[in-house]
Amino acid sequence: MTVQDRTLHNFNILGFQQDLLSWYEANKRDLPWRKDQDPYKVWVSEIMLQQTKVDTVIPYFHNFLEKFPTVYDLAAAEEQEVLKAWEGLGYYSRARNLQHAVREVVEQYNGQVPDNSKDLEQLKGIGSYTKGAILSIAFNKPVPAVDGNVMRVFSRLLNIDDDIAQQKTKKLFEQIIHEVISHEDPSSFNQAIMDLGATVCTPKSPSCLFCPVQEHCQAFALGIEDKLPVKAKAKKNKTISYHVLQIRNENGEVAIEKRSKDGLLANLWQFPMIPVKELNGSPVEEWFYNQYGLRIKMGKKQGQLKHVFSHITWELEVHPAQLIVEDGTNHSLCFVPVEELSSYPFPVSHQKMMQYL
DNA sequence: AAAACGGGGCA
DNA sequence: TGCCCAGTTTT
Repeated sequence: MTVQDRTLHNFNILGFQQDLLSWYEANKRDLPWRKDQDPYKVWVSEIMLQQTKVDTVIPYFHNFLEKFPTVYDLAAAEEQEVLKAWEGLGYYSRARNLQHAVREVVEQYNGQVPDNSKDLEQLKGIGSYTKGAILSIAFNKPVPAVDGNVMRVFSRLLNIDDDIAQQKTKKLFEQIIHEVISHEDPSSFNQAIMDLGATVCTPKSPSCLFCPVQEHCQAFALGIEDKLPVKAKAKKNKTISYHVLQIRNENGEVAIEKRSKDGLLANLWQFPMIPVKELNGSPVEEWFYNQYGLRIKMGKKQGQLKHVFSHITWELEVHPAQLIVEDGTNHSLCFVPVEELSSYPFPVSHQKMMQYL
């Protein structure tokens, strides 16, 4: 007995496709990346839409395509330019991986986005979902594009209570979509599921009474749409405290530094941050001298803010500081005029601190 | 299999 | 607060 037999034995595939696609044709959302089927635009939009709402993405998409209209423009750009265009969108490795992959497309595929699974999935930042989205939406191939929307919609349609946080559950849904996807119009099919999940089959209070595929839905028939999908609770995040220094030199310029090329907020810029835990009660000035080789005088706290990431929370205390003496040692700080800060990509938390300058 | 990786919006 | 969002990479 296969997985499909367990879940699809009474599912009217052709009827479902017809109800879904006719609803989509009449109700599809007018989105900027749906103007044409340019694989580059589809690609950019799909990367931006990872873990990010449509309304948030739209202005970024317009700006990004204006700055980098083709793969060649993006391939030729400075990474800092790309990060600046991504500033505030989060998950910055998406931007760096996208540019890395686009450069590969220019160099190895003559600037043409691959139209096959094998080449697409080896590009940085393209996983199972994005591969399927590009192949189906841009190239009209019947390939599953399974995301949270799809798992929610089909967990309800077929009354599947497997934990959608598990990786193997995603594979189950990919097998299911492989069976039910329209071969006449796979592009519309995948986009229709996305629209349905975003506007009707929502996480909370789904609009089942207006659902075009209500008659195909086991969860609605059983009145358990609120119980699905099943998802394991995420573990809660930890808090880390920092003192953040806005250091001025004798010219009134402010000290910033580039973050590590790896890990959290990679390659973005920030005001120097001192982990309170590393201080062990010693003065900030001393810790700072040991770390940077520069003498500073720290001022009174100007403000504090909390910034919540998906896995950690920053508690930030903002202090002004004055550079006492430049001793010639190498350090990682750049002193820049306040007016020039806007040309560097900053995390949102540090953008918020600029009000204290 | 689990953790790392942003930020905003909503009940 | 906790959960969700058109996920992928690293450990």
